Amino acid sequence: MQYIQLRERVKSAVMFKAPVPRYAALKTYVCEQIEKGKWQPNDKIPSETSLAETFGISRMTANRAIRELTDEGRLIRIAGVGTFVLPPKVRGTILEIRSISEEIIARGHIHSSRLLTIEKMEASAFVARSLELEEGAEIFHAVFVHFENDEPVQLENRFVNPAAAPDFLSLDFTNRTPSDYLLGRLPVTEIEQTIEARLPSKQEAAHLAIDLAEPCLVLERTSRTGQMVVTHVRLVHPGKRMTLGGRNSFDNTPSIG
Amino acid sequence: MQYIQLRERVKSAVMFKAPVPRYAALKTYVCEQIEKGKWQPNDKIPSETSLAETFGISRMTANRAIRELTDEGRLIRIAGVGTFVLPPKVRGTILEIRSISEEIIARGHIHSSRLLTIEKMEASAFVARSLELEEGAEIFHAVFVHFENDEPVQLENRFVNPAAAPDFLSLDFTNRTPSDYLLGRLPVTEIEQTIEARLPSKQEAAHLAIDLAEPCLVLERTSRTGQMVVTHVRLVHPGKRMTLGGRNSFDNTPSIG
DNA sequence: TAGTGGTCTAGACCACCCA
DNA sequence: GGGTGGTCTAGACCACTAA
Repeated sequence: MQYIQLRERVKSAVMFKAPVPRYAALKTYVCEQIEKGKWQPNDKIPSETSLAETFGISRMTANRAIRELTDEGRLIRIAGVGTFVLPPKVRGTILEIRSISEEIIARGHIHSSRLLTIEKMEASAFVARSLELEEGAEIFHAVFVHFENDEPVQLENRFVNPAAAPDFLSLDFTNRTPSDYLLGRLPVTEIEQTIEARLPSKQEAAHLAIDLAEPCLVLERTSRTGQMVVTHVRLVHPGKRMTLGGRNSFDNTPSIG
Repeated sequence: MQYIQLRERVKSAVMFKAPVPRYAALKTYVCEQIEKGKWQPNDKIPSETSLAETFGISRMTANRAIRELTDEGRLIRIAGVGTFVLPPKVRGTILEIRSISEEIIARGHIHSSRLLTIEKMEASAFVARSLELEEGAEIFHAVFVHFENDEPVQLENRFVNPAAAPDFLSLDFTNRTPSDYLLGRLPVTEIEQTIEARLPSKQEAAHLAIDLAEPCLVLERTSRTGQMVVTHVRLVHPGKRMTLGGRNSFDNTPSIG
């Protein structure tokens, strides 16, 4: 078996260095050709068979390398035709928004929250539309204020579909945010959200202890599990005290969005 | 070869239905066990060998199924120990932000932009820090206003690292936004951004034709290609006229962030 | 030592596409 | 019909872990 011999030869050559799997080596090689511009976007690259031959590896191994690059969005394969270099993905810029408690803790500060309201109510037109229920349907509603070192930084106005969390009203939210609870209970498969800047309502200003002229960052998010809307939340942040931030790498996998 | 016979049997049984690859069938099976709660988070699942036997498939095929589920973040494998169900990932919520022109066109409106300034300048302390250059280093600076149906909706204040785009000053931005140009030229591998709500400066208000008391959504983004900071941009949106939105599915691949 | 995953091979059959 | 990718097999050697 040629493979064993080669493996041994490599081993002794590089001495105790971690051996790079052959499919990984091929992946690296292909990426290099693309990055060097040797293989341009939309170019056809050598076939599996040909790559396997020139690298002295089996077709299955070459297949794995190429398949993984395909899964990673760098190549596209068409059976019966060939494999082609995919143009770099033009993708929307992505902002990752951490949960409020994570965000605050990451800053080295103390997070706490106060439950202002928790109730069963009839869905208003707006809420009904968000939760995809009939107007007047029974829903759960909760309002929290989140504090960073005793300073209010987020007003959380949450509407919950009772079908998704029948026991919502009887939960203890002293040690767990509703978001944590809902996420742990149901796998959210889709979110839809918007961010806007606006002035606070009188009530919002009062709860956040800010001026009526203080611009606020308002995030509205609808979360779905499969077809069902689980919850809709409105998060109001005083502009002075809160900035949403994020950092994203695009090294490997694309996908999402 | 048993495989051939089976394949044929299946074919005749289901008639011309698309045949499901055996690794895919195993993936489905494993996911079902997890979703049904039969296999709980942190449970050990049967070994490759065992799965291959009970499904009557080869170990390589079982390996592909399990490996893909591992890549998708549903399982974790430890060589010499076993394969385990991974708890559902707690991930930060993600907001996808489309480019301004895409966003506007998607709304069925007309996008246009006006170049206000394009110049070579010395980096201020803030800009130098953003671009990771020395204070006073030579950089490029451009200011655009973007319009949606002739109404200003975004003020783009962009700082460019000359090392990344030496020809930036001589480009024609009538048909292409600087963002399109830079993204097409260099593969951005990392971004860091923040969103905040604040009042506009006098200048910003003038360019956007808004009141000084109108809250604005301000997005600051630093883009890197490898180690080098390519560009830093500040995007100011009048709160009245602009909302950033996004929709994300989390069906398959996790990753990113 | 027995079991696990990690990797690899040298074949194979298939559907598909293009000339 | 010859080339392409898509899938599958029945073995194999390895490093690692746990009993």
